[in-house]
Amino acid sequence: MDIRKHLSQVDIFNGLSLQQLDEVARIVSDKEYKKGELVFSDGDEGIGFYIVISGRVKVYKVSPDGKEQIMHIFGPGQPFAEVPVFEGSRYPANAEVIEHSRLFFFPTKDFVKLIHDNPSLAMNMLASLSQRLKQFSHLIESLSLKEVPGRLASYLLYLNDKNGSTDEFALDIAKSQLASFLGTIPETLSRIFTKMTIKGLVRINGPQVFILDRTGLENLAEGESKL
Amino acid sequence: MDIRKHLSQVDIFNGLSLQQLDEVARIVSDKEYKKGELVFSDGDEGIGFYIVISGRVKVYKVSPDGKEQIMHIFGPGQPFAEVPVFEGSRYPANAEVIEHSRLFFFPTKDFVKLIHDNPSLAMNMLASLSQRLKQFSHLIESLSLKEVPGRLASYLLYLNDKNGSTDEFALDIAKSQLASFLGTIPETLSRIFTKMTIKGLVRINGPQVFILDRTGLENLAEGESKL
DNA sequence: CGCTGCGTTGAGCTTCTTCAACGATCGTGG
DNA sequence: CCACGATCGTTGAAGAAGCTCAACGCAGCG
Repeated sequence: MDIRKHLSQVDIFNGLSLQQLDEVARIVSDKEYKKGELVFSDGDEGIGFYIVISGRVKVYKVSPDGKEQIMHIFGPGQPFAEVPVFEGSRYPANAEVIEHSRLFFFPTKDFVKLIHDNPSLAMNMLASLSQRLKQFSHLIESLSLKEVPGRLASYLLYLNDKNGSTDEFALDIAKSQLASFLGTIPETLSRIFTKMTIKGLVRINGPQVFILDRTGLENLAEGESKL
Repeated sequence: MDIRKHLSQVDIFNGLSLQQLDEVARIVSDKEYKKGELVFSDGDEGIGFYIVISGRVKVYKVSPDGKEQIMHIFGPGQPFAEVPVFEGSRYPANAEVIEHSRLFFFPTKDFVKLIHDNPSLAMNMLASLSQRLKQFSHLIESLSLKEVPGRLASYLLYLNDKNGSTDEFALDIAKSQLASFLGTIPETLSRIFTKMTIKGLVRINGPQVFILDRTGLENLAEGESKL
């Protein structure tokens, strides 16, 4: 059926037989969310995890005074909120859908059984968590060791590499969300974009970004120059 | 033998039979490190992971201009550097022994085999990685959403809870290391300790800490008050 | 047409870092 | 045993980076 087709395109189910995919498909709940809807909140009982089929989901923390730190933005094919599945506790952050999305939900109990008699599924899951850890360690490094211009430069270069060969691309999230992801606020981000433009590093037009001086951005990202 | 005895006290080997522990013991390299020795460096080929048997190891990143961010400090019973095992790449940080230590080393290839036919070992490993992810998400939250006094207050409360029932305990790492863990520098940390003392929240005597006003510290940690 | 959300800009201020100097402690070698 | 240097921690003064608060432009949409 349709569900199995989607599952077969998800990394963590790589290498599973059709029969095994069917077993997985049997435990899935197929869910739709509208833009802005909460999937779960920080502290909720963790009863399972999700995979994004279409759309996008942001996972974030909020400080007492309302500032928001985006930990991760997940797109199609990516699992999220696996932590409580294996660690048996509550969701450690909030998850909100930032565009109309379709998610598959996997209940903890059923999924743990599957993993138990499916070594390659277990290995895939270990690989997925490890990758997540690596991304987190980059984020930590970025937050504590780089200034905001450096973080932004890294992000722009990353987006550019991901988007193929040209030096032009569109931001994949709103600038205010980008600010939150970079651990800063929209005002600061805006000022840095302006400075980068003045220095001739980039040209900005709404969500469109043109990289004019890649080397300059790389120096910024490495902390070898300032704005 | 001796190795098996140590393994039996490590969380990720919980629930393994004596026979299975022997299989694990067979692939272990037993290693000793002197204080200050590097276990591996950022970017090294990841050929296996480690478990601390005795002593302590800090895992950290360094910025281009030399500032250091400690990601984690591992003590007896804790595995570290599992990421490259499952993600097949390089170590994403540096690891240095901060006191004379004994480590068990597990080569990737051998260990992956063990996991493959040992579902409960796989589950334990998944739980361990998940816990690590949760800790990282706390660190990220802390770095981006709290000011330094709040981070320090959290850390002191955490240490105090860990150390039993009294309001007196010793810092488990040097203050300069603590500064690095909190994402700041020794000067700033020192000033904050002074302010906390003036406000009557704590009393500091070298590495000894006396908590005088737990509620005050909690308010700081929650961002509900300032120094 | 006006509302609402997003982005930008300016002024002032807070927090933290930098740089420099100094005190204390500890281990080592004379 | 003392002296010395090294490491660690503390303190002060000055400066940089980023945040807060406030105002405003602009676009999309009911």
